[in-house]
Amino acid sequence: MANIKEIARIAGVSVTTVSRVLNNHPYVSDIKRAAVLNTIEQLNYSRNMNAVHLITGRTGAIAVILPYINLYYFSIVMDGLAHEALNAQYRLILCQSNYAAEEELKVLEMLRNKEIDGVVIVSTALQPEVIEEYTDYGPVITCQDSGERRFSSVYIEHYEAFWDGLQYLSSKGYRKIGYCEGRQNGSSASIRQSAFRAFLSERNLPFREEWMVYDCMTEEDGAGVALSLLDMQDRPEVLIITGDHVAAGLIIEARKHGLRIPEDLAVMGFDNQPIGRLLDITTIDNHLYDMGAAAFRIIHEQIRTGSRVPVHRKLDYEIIERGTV
Amino acid sequence: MANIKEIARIAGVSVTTVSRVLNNHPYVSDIKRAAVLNTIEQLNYSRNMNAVHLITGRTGAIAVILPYINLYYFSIVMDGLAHEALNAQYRLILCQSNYAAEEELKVLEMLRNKEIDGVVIVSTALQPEVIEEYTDYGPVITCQDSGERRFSSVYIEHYEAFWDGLQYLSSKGYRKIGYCEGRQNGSSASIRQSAFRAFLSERNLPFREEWMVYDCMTEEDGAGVALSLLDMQDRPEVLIITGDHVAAGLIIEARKHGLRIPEDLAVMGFDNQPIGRLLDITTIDNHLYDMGAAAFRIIHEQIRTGSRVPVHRKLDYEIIERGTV
DNA sequence: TTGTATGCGTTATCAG
DNA sequence: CTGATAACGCATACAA
Repeated sequence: MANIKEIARIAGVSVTTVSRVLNNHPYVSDIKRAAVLNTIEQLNYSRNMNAVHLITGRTGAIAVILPYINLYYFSIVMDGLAHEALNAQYRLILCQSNYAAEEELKVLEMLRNKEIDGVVIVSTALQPEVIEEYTDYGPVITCQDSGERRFSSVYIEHYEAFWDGLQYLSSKGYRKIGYCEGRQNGSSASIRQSAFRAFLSERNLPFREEWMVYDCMTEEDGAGVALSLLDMQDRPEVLIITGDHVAAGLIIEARKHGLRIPEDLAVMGFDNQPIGRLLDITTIDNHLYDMGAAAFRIIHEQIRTGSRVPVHRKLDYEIIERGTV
Repeated sequence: MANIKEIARIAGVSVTTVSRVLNNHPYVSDIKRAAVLNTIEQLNYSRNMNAVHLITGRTGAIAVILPYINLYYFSIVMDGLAHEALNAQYRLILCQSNYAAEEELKVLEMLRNKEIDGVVIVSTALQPEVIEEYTDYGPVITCQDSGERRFSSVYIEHYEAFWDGLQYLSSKGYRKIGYCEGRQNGSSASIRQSAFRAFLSERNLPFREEWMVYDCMTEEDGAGVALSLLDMQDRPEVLIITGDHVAAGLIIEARKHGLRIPEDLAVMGFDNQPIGRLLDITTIDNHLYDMGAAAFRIIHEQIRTGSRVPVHRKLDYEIIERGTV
């Protein structure tokens, strides 16, 4: 495979000139530029980017850590990231970690090894303290509120969003509110849960452990909740459920058994997924695409400018009023 | 940042010895190994992988080209790829191309530039002839049947799968069969379409252009089809629909208007998505996860062995009998 | 078992 | 505008 030296020799110039042509530098005479371009064409030359990466210390790649790419939440964030990356001519390295901290750590090691220019973390397996140990090696951004850290973050206030959602339910006259949460290992789950408890207590609304469901992650889990509600003596009037697909499972199963939504049971979702629109589910849109896009823009800016000052960006959410409340 | 030379100097050994320790080579005395490991620890040393990539000519990364990461089809294939990549300690570079051939070409250029060891194509924007121009630079695999090419492929026979699906419908006594296709730019769409036409003609079943729907990609599109069916004088008895989410949209909307499924209108889906299971949709599972996993294993093997002999692997599909037919 | 010397392919530096 | 030469950090052939 031809290299820059050979191009220089054949074109009758120095390697420096070839390099200048390759990088569109000024100060190359048209005649020499043409000669270089010509031999490049003739030899079907292509740059070995690894040499470029070595000497420049940059790779033009950013790694993304997320647990499962085929879950709605993550695939939408990834969509936002990928869209911006395409614009910025940046490459995205995907690490599907299954929440394995050890795998996520390997990605941070890649940052240390200069294989990548930055890391976007859309997972919760790593402690903030661990992440901070790598901030010297390049910019890192997480997609949740990690407080004042040496890395950046972009997030929505889950506490606030959940509180607002509950307020909305309350304003509709509901008093008996149940709660359906997904995976428990995320910090946002516990934040939402505390918002839930605080709200009930502030408003003097009844809290019942039977109205709380945890680790409810799939459509089928939602359907299971519907079944368990059927037998319940004292049912909640409304359920707030993280993940519209779970809400969808619940609604479909509930209707199958004659439960009217929202008359017999109201439902408020979370995520604003396509299935939610289809089933006319009232939900909270947490702007996942924007989150991914913002994360990329922030980290890209930090790489570009070399700034190590962490940026913390809070995003909006939005209650989507539809028919299940 | 410390480098191998400095480690050698401080540990009192040669750079070769340091390199041997780094790569777990034999023929290093325990005492020197310990000394090296010790200074590595002390200086918080980490390898510059770009130098390794440069000298070895390998990067340990494979690029994946797909149009949209947040569509079920692609996210599942990606899941299979990512799972295997994690096992093999390989990195995956995601290019979300939006079907832009020019972007996909850039990825093939990366192969030429030695930035990656191979390319997995789960898109259809590039012509096979174009892809073949890059097979000298490293292994490439596509996730559709491209015939006898200089690159590998893993695929299901869409013609056969669709034919079998139609046969199944036929065996259930349906004669008036409609067809609902997604994005038209994929070659698999036209293959399925020709299977559809051939089947009807062979069985002497009626073909009606009003029963054909194209570019039907979202849940809402499915719902739209349901509405248009309501007004139709002579409705099909059954609809075969690519994409369970589209089928779901159709079913939900149809039921809203009093259409009974499958009595008034039967539905057969494609993809076997979670929503399909929830709504009890009869469907064809095209084993997308396996496709991703197989694609990775094949290309990884080719990278490992250096073999340039293309592999063509046909995968199974499976009719999932449920309640909408 | 160890070390010396060379090369990987490029960009950066600096002198002209 | 141009070019010679020094980095970049590592792996490896070869010699010892």
